[in-house]
Amino acid sequence: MSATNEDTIANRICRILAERIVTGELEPGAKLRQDHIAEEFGTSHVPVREAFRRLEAQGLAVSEPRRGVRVASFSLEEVREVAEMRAALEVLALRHAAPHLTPSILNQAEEATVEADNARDVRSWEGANRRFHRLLLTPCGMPRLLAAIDDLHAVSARFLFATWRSDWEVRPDHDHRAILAFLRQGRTENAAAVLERHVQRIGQKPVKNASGGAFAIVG
Amino acid sequence: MSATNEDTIANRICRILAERIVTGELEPGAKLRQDHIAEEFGTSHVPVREAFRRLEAQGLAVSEPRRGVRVASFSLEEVREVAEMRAALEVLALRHAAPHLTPSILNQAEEATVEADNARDVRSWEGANRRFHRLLLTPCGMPRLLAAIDDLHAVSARFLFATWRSDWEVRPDHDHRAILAFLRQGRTENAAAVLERHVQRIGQKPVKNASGGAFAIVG
DNA sequence: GATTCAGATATTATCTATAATTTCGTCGCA
DNA sequence: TGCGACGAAATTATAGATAATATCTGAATC
Repeated sequence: MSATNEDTIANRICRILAERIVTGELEPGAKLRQDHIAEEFGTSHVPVREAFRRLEAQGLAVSEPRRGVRVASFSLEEVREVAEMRAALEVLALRHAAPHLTPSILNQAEEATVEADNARDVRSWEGANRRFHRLLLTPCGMPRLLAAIDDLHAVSARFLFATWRSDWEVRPDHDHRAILAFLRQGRTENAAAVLERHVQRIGQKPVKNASGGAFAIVG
Repeated sequence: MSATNEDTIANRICRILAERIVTGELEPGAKLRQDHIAEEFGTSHVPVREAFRRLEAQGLAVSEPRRGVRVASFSLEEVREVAEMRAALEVLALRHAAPHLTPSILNQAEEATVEADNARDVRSWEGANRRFHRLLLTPCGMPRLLAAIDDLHAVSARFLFATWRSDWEVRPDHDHRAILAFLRQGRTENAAAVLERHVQRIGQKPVKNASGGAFAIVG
C-alpha cells in the first residue's frame, strides 16, 4: 500500500515542495536547486524538473530559463487578486452545488466551523477552514472549477501562514455560520453573497488591533 | 534573434502541441508518445515530458502514470463548465479594467469586432474574437487572472474548432457592439452583464437553424 | 468458439553523463 | 580603496542509456 506505486516520483516531490512553500518553510524568492532537491529525495534531477513545471503552473514557483527556479514571491496586490478570483469562482461553485447539498453535508460543514473556531494554531485552523469550503463546493460536480479553486486556496493559505507565524487567536467565524444558515433555508443567493464578501476579505490590508499586533482578516 | 534563445525547447514543444490540440489536428483521446514527439522535434524526451506537464496543467492533456499521456477529451458538460468559469472571471477582469480603458483601446476593440464579422473562416474569426476580449481585459493589470482566462480561452477555441470543421458563416456580433457601447458610456455594469451572458452562450447546446445544419453559439 | 495465460513488443519512468550558461569570488589595476 | 575583468565553481539543459511496466499477439485449453 505504498504511495510510490500509485504516484510518480515527480508527483510526490511536487506535493512536498508545495507544502513547504505554502507553510512558509521555503521563503519567497528562495532558490530551488534541482540537484540538491534530487539528492534529498534520492532521485535524479529529471523528476525534479517535472515537479518544477507543475509548481510553476500552480503559481507557487517562477522559473527563468537558464537562471533557475525560485519560490514565487507574493505581494499584497497578488493576494488580493487571488482573493477576488476565489470569490468569483467559489460563488459560481456554490450556486451549482447548492441543489445537491444534503443536511449531512451541512452538518459536516458546521462541525468544520466549530473545529476552526477552536483551533489553537494556524495550521489546524486552515485545515478546518478549507474543509468547510470544500464540503460546500465539491457537490457542484465541476472538476476543473474545483481544481482551480484548490490552487487559489493554496496561495491564500501561503499568505495566511506568512501573516500569522506563531501568534493566533481564536475568533468565532460569523460568516461561515451565516452561510450555513442561509443554505439551510434554501436561500442560495444570500449564502453566495456572504461567501463573496467573506472570501474577498482575505486580501484586505492588515489592521492594528487593540493589543497592537498587525492583523489581517482571512477566509 | 532566434526564438530558441529566449525560449526553452520544452516551451516551444508545449506551444506547438497546444496549438495542434486546440485546432483539432490532434484529436481528443489521441496518445501523445514522448519518443515520437521527441524525434519529431529533434530533441530528447526530457523536454517533451516537461511540455506534457504544462499541457496537463492547462487541461489540454491528461496523464496516467505509467500509461502515458493523452489529448484531453472534452464533453459538452466540460465546455459549459469552462464557459461559466470564463464568464465569472472575464466579468471580474472587465470591472477592474474598465477604469483604465482608453478611447484608443475601445477603437482597437471595435476594429477587432469588424474583423471578426468579416472573417471567412473559423481560425481568423477566433483570432479576432480573442483579440477583442484581450484588449478589453488586459488593462485590469491582474496577471494571474489573465493567464487563467487565456487557458480557458484555449479550451473554448478547441470546442469552436471542433464544431465548425469547415463550414463557417459570417454573423455580425451584436454582443460585442453592445459591450463597446456601454463601455463608451461608462456603464461598466451593463457591459459586464452583456459580457457574462455572451460568454456563457459558448456552452449552449447546438441548435438546428433554417438551413438544417447544426450550429452552436460561440463567444 | 470463447477465454485465459504466456511471451514478445512497445512505451514509460528513471538514471547517468555531457555540454553550455550563469554566477560568484578573486585578482589586478586605477 | 573602489572598480572592472577574468576564471573557477555551480547549476541548468539536454542527450543517451537502462530498468520496469503496460499492451498486444497468439496459442493452448476449457
